[in-house]
Amino acid sequence: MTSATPPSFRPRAAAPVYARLRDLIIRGRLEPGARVTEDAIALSLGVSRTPVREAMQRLVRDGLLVPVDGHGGGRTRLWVSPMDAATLDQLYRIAGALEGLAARNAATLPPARRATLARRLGSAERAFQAAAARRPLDYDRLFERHDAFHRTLVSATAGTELKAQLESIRPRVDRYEWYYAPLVGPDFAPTYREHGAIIRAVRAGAGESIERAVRANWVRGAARLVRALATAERKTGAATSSLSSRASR
Amino acid sequence: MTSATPPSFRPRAAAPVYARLRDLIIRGRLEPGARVTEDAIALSLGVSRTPVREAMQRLVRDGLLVPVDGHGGGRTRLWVSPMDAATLDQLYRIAGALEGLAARNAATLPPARRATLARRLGSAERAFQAAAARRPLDYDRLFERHDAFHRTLVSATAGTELKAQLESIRPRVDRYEWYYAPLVGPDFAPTYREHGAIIRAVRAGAGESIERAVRANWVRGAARLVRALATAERKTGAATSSLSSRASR
DNA sequence: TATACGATTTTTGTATCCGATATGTTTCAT
DNA sequence: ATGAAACATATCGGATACAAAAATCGTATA
Repeated sequence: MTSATPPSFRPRAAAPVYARLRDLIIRGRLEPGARVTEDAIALSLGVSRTPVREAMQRLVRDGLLVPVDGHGGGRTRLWVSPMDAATLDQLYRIAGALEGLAARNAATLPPARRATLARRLGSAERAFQAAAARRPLDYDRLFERHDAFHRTLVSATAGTELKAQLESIRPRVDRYEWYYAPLVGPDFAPTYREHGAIIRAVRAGAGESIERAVRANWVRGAARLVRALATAERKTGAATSSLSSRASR
Repeated sequence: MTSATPPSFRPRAAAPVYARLRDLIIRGRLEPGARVTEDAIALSLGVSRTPVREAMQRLVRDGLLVPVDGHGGGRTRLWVSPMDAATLDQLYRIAGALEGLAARNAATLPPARRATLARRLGSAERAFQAAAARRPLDYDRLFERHDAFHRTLVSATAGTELKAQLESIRPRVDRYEWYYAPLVGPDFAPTYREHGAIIRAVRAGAGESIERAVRANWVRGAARLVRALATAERKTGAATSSLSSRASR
C-alpha cells in the first residue's frame, strides 16, 4: 500500500524510521502542527539521532515536515506541515499533470500492449468498485484499490524519472487522501465515471484525450476533497485553526 | 516588542558543502561517473563527515549522485550520476509539463498583471537575445539570461508547491543545460521563436495555448540538446562510454 | 500588574569514534 | 603460474560527545 521505497533503500535504521514517521503523519496520528524533535523520535524508536536526522530531512523534502519559523537558511525546529485547501488543489493539479504526461505515452504503446493495459485498468477498476460497494466501508481497502488503479496506469506508461517525480509528491497526496476520503463517500459514482473515461481513452489510443481524462480525474478529485474539507470545517467549526495547539509529547 | 530579528543567519556547514558540490557537478568539474566519498569531501572542505553526509543525501535526492550498484543489500557508494539522452528527454518533458501547468495560470491573472508579465517576459527575452548576440559568446551570461526568462514566467504564475516541484528537477536540468548548451549555439533562432510564441500566448491570455507554447519550448529544447549530444558523441567517439573510468582522487 | 532581564532547559548542528562490510592485495598451495 | 584463502584497507552507517543557539520560565523591578 503506502509503503514503497522508491529509489533504493540505503541505510538500515533510517529507512524504518522514515517509513514509520511518514506513516504516522499520513494516517494522521501525528497531526498537522505537531512538533517533532530528533531526541523524542530517537528515544521512542530506540535508535540514535543520526538515522532520525536522515529520516527527518527526507520528510522535509517530502513536504510532510516544515521548519516552524520559515527562515530559509537555518533548518531548525520542525513540525508536521499544515494542510489546507489551496495546497491540496496545487498538489492534485501537479499530480494530474505528471500522471497525464505519463498516461499520454499509452498512445505510443504497441496496440497489443495498449489493449492489455486497458484490460488491466478495467480489472483494477472493478476491484475498486467492489471495495467501494462493501458495507461497512473498509477505507483501508478502498484506498489500496484506488491506488492500484493509478499505479497500474503509471507503471505501464511512465519512465524512471517521471515515476520518481510522482513518488516525490505521493506522501502528501496520500495524506490528503487519508484525511478526507472518508468524507467524500459513500457515493463514488463520479470517480467511476472518470476512471471509465480514462480506460476508454486508453483503449482508443489518442494521447491527447488520455491526458485530458487523467487530468480531469485529478482536478475533479481535488474539487471533491476540497468540498468535503469545507463541509467538515463548517461542521466542526474551524478544525484547522487548532493546529498550533498540538503537542507531540 | 522584542528586537526585530535581522536575518540572524546561523552559518551551517552543510549548506555551503551542498552548494559547492552541486556546482561542481552541474558545471562538469565533477564528471559523470566520478566517485564521491564523504572522507575526501570532508577533508577537502575542512569540515567533518556529518554535514558532508547531509549534503550528499540531498544530492542523491536531486539525482546528481547515485549509488553505484552491484552490491545488492549493503552500503552505498556514491558517484556522480551518468547523463544520457533518454533521461534528458524525460526530464525536459517533466519540466515542460510543470512549467506549462504554471504558465497556464497566466490566463486567469487580472488583465493588467498579465500585460505586465508579458512586458517583463519581453524585456527578459531581449536581454537573452542580446547576450546571445555578443561575441565572443559568454555562456555563463547566456545561461543566466535564459534562466531569467523562465524564472520570470514561473515566479508570476506558479504556486508554492509547483515552484518547489520545479526546483526539485532544476539541478539536473541545469546540468544538461551546462553540458550541452555550448554545442547548441551559436544560432538560437529556434529558441527566440519559441519564447516569442510564449510571450504572444501570454499576451493573448488563452490558458490552453500558453501551456502548449511552453511545453513545445521544452520538448524542442530537449530535441536540440539531444541532437547536440549525438553530434558530440559522433565526433569525440563515444564520450559517454568513458564514464566509469573517472577517478575522484 | 506588566515588563524587562536572566538563568535554566531544550534542541539542534558538528565532530569524532566504533563496528561492519565490501574491496583490493598478498601469500601460499597445488 | 594460477586459483583460493587470508589479510589489509577503504568507506559507510550508526552512536556518542560536545558546543552553541533558542526558547521557556521565573523573578525582580518600575
